[in-house]
Amino acid sequence: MAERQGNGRKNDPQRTQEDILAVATEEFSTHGLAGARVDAIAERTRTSKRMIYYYFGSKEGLYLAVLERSYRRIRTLEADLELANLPPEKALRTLIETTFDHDETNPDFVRLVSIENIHHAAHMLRSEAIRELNVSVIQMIEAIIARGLADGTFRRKADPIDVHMLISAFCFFRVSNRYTFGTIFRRDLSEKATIERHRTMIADAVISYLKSAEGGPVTPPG
Amino acid sequence: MAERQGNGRKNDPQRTQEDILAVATEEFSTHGLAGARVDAIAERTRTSKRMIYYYFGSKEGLYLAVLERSYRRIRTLEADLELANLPPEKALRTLIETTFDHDETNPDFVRLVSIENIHHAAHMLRSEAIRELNVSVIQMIEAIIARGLADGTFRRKADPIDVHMLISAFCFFRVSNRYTFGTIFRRDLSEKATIERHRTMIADAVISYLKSAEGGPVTPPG
Amino acid sequence: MAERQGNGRKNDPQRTQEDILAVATEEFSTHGLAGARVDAIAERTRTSKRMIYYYFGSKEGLYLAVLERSYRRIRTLEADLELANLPPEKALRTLIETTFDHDETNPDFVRLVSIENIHHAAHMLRSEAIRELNVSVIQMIEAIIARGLADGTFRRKADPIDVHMLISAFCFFRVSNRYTFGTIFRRDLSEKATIERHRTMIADAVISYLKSAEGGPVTPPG
Amino acid sequence: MAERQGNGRKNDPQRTQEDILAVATEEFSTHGLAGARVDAIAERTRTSKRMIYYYFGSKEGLYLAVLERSYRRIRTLEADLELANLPPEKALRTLIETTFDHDETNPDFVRLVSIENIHHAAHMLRSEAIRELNVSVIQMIEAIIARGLADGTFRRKADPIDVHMLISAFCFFRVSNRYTFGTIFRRDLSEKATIERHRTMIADAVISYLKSAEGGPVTPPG
DNA sequence: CATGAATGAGGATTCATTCAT
DNA sequence: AATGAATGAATCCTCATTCAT
Repeated sequence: MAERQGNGRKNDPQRTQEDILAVATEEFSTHGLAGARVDAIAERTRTSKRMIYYYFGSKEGLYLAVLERSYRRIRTLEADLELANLPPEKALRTLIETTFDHDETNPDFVRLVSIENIHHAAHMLRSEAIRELNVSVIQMIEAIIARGLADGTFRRKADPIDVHMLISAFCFFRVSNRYTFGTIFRRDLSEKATIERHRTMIADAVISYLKSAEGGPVTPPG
Repeated sequence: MAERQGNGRKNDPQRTQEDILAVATEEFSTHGLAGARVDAIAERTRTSKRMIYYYFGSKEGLYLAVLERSYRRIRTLEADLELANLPPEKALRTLIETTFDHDETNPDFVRLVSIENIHHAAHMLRSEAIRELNVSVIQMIEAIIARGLADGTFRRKADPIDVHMLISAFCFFRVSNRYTFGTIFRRDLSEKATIERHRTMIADAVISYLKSAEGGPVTPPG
Repeated sequence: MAERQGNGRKNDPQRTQEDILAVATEEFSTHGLAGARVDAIAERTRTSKRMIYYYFGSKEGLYLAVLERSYRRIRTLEADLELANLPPEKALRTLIETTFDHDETNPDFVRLVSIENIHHAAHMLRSEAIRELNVSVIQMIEAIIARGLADGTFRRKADPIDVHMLISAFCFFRVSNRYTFGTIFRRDLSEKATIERHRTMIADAVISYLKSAEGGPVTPPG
Repeated sequence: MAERQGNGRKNDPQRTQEDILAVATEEFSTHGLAGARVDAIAERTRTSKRMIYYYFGSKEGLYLAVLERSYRRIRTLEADLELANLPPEKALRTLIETTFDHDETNPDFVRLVSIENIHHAAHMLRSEAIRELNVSVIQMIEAIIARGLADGTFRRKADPIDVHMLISAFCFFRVSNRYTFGTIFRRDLSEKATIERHRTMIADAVISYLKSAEGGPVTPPG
């Protein structure tokens, strides 16, 4: 009698909402905001179309809820990383691989972000929840760079947001542009070997960039 | 009666089509495939909605035409580069900067590619024109890497498609994810100084990656 | 357990119903029968939407209750008048001013009656309560006219219902058509001076009508 | 081949619109703005529901068009009156009877105005067309009063807008409140004799009002 | 007496597309 | 080569009402 949540009961608002959100996430990420059909979402839900409006007010409201839920999930992921005890290069490699793996395993999130960009991030701007995302990655990168410079692992005083962009761009692009890139270059980006090679590559690239000296060719230390 | 093209006539099929395509490019890139409105396109055109169907058959037909036109434009750009006479590092830097500048100046193209990816590149696959894009960039990169390895500038035997992806990802992401990235990190990616810094950064990163040794931490020579 | 009415208890059925009726009166009179929203009423109520159905059965049931409550209120008003002891002209003027003031101070009632007319008085017909309204005004007017004819104050043998209509029409119209009339003639009917002038005017008009001779032009004195 | 309008041709936009407006007028006046059903209007039209949106944009747009059309019609009616050559009392009687007859024969218009008042004349305010209605009646009444005062027919210096209201109120109320008034007083206002009696009554009342002296009882002749 | 969750049926509106000229 | 009028088929959304507790 004590526990009540998560069981098979009919009136479980939380579960109903979560059900709708899960289905909606897929529909939006597959068809875009305008292309998604509320009817299609409703059909694949345990509940009816009416409930979507009951809980989310409108198609846009649902889309926003989907977006917020997606962002909330990564935040959790990042926060769980324990990098402070690793040597700088290893720490950075771990962080990069985490980002890489996240995008690789969450194509829905990647697609939603692409869609949101097509809409000039209009919904994200309206969402306090998302705007308040405290981006801990930046602090992690900053700390790693500082430690790396201090112990001589790195030589370049790079801006942490720029470095994050370098990392993100590659990890994100692999997933977001999978189809066009794959088509043009006739390459299947979901092959295991390719994934592994790219995973190493982006880490190598970022690390070599930080190790190399600024404003010139990498001069080997004498 | 003889000459007919490019004059100021009212009924100039080519001009009419080009007019429609220009407007449609903007509409599609702003609202996505499903979000774009045929009516909206027609309204901003010199001609009527009926003409869109006359020339392009359907909304999808128009979208495909827009996509092909956008791809046709880059092809031209790449083909014009003269890199063979430059030393490898300089050649690579030039190529990267060209890619960077292209994406920076063609946000519509970037957006269209994002949209096409949301649709699993379905239209691109159907378009002979786009599939026949012979991707000369890959050959260029391949040649540069070969020359760089030969003359000792580079040490890493990287796959040219992978390198192209590293370059593309960053250049593309900067534009495609401008809005969400800018919102989350409160950074205006269209600031001149930022553009300049990023332009140098991606070139430095790629070059340092190729200069560094494979399969492990960059061990300084000597 | 003994006393229950009128106290501050939470669960006071009478107070709950009265609360709902007050809110509903405003909602119906502002938006009409079809335009009124049960949700909107519920929201502004101390109780929930479910209670509306508990007490009034349906939206129409609530509307009818609102209508009956409004009619019940005027009946009281009219019944309180003591006109028998006043001279005919004065009595009539008092009666007219009472009607005038009633409509002026009860725009909600006026609007409800307008709404009811749009629906062909269908609900009123179904309401015993309203049909049983014994319209004492008619008897009052009848008596006044009789006394006026007897003592020579009036010369016209007018039908009391017609006279009531002449009075009602003006008093009602001022309030019911306040918005369109005000808009077309750019006149604010709620200005104090205008109210006062109209209040006198309708009394003067009715009285001069009863004083003038029937069936012909009023022959000027002297 | 010359004539084209008003025939039975399919593509006759004017006729299509007029058809929609006629049907919509009835639907709106019968059910109110919120109660009217676009589907119901479409069904009774020669064309489809789609055409309603094609020409009028929305239900509100259609309602506004209906309202404007109704107002445009009276304006025409009023303008056609030729009162200048009649003696003041006769002129006034003619004007009053015209107003009376108009409301009596145009219950749809009366109902629309009632509906518009329920909505606080919000649509009318937004309509330039209606706001620009130049209300010639006022000038007519003003002229009649002036002539009547000059030739001694009238003695009261009444405000023409007030007089117009006195007239309008009665004529309008008879129609607008036909159902509630009829129900309460068990009187059928559409009976020929009643109509005739009321038609005379309002004229008599207004005329006797203007004939009587201001600020006091009407002094009996002799 | 009271309530939050749920809903079927219907209602307004939009959209890509075609017809007649 | 061009066009204004017309449209069927969705599509989003709302509303009064009821259920389970």
